[in-house]
Amino acid sequence: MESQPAYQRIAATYRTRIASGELRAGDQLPTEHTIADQFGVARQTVRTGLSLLVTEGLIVARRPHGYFVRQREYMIYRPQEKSRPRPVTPEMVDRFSQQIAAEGRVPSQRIEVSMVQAGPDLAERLRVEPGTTIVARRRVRFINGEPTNINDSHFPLELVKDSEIMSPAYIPRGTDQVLVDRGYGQDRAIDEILIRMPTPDEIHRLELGPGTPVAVHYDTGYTADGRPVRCTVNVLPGDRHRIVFERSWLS
Amino acid sequence: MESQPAYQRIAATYRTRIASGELRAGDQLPTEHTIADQFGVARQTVRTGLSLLVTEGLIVARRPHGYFVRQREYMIYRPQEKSRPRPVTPEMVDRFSQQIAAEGRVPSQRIEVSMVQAGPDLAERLRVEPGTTIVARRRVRFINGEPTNINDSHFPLELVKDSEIMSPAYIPRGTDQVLVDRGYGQDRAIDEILIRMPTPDEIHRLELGPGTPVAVHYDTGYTADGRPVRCTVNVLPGDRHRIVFERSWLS
DNA sequence: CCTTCTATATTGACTAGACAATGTGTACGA
DNA sequence: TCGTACACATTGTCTAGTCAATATAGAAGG
Repeated sequence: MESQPAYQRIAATYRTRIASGELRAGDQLPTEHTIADQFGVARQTVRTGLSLLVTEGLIVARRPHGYFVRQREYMIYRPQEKSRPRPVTPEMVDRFSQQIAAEGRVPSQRIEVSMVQAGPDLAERLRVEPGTTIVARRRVRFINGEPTNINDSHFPLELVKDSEIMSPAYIPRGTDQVLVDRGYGQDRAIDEILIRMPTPDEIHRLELGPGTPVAVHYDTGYTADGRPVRCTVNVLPGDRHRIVFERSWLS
Repeated sequence: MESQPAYQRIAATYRTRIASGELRAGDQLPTEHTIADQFGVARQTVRTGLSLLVTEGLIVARRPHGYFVRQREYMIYRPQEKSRPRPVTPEMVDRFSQQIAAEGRVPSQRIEVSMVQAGPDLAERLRVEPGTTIVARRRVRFINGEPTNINDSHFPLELVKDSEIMSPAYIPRGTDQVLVDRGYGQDRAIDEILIRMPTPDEIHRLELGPGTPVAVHYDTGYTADGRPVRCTVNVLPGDRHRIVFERSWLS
């Protein structure tokens, strides 16, 4: 009989109750003090156990009310949809806004344009020297006022200098169309997805709770002759997204 | 001046030292006791701070040696490659083995076949009633003896009854070819990726360290007339994989 | 030389407290 | 009536210890 540490038994108890549906999203757990009495341990031991569930993303602590079972609402993220042409309706312009509006939720976004020095990850993908100045068009997108994902597009400076991309305003026809107009239309993209825990900066921008992993989606667009002209970094909180794409048996 | 809790200052200190490269993969941190003395706090406070970095996946504790900066080695995961036909070379049969062998590492796998009752996630994807008996062909794949990912394929029972799929042996021509032979060739697939923290079962099967998120990749294959015939669940530890796929501007 | 035991340093688990921070509701005062 | 102040319950931070578990190095013994 393998005996588990007390804090793991406590975590397992409530993990099971949540998985079984006995405790549902929004329900409150007993207080630390109550659990400590029930299990006959110190309050600190209960905290250690519950902190496991917090980092697993199962519960949240709301001081001074108690612990509550977390609820998750997934938004569907389709990297492939981007490849399709935009509809011309002016108020239905952005893929992100489109999808959200279709679900009856209220989208918004905050745009910020800056010149930054390419870090090693962007430099490699845009095929420039690390440290080269590039243009970053950084967006945080919101649903119903809550930050939902980060969408930072990066361009080589000489491609977008003096274009609308440099202004932090919404571009109705889309940044890709701006590149087409300047002779840098994209016809291929490579997607990369990394999974990791967020950086403190990302936690701040996305108002992430503890125990929320993120997917980082690098989307690099190439012209027909193979030149990278755009590298978009999407940061998707794991508790708010489901990534979906489709495949056909071609070759 | 916002004053931070001591444990957060400690975490931030070492997070910075790791990010800046001052501490590199494999390096040892000072002991809890040493850090406690340096910061003038109790050992428990240091533990709280370092536990943050552990759940962020930055460091690992190796008792009784100390804390070490973690190293990560990414394996590239390409969901799209599956759509291509297999090469006929008999010793180069499995897509997973192929890729690993090409990198000069040693692949192996453990196969286990069982009949299970479909949970809600699989039932929905295979379009059967929850609780229906289906066939699960569960694999854990290893590189150099270390578990690397989980690859559980599920099939409706009537499609694979009395076929080789029911035996826990390696199938040289591939399970998809077995389905083709029985008249259920696939020509389309839908991929879904979820990001979350692993379940205790997954932690055990994959020998995951704390603070490692996983990507769960549902890959559902359909016949030409739209019937789902296979649902594969890949569990990819975030610290060992990079998901890559490619897109062309078609429509 | 090889094996076996033991000491040691380190993290892991846990206790029994203290005081701080923070929303909520209630009682009180203008 | 309307706000203000305060009490309260709860989680957050922290202390100063105890004892357990464990891998390694070195000592002891054959």
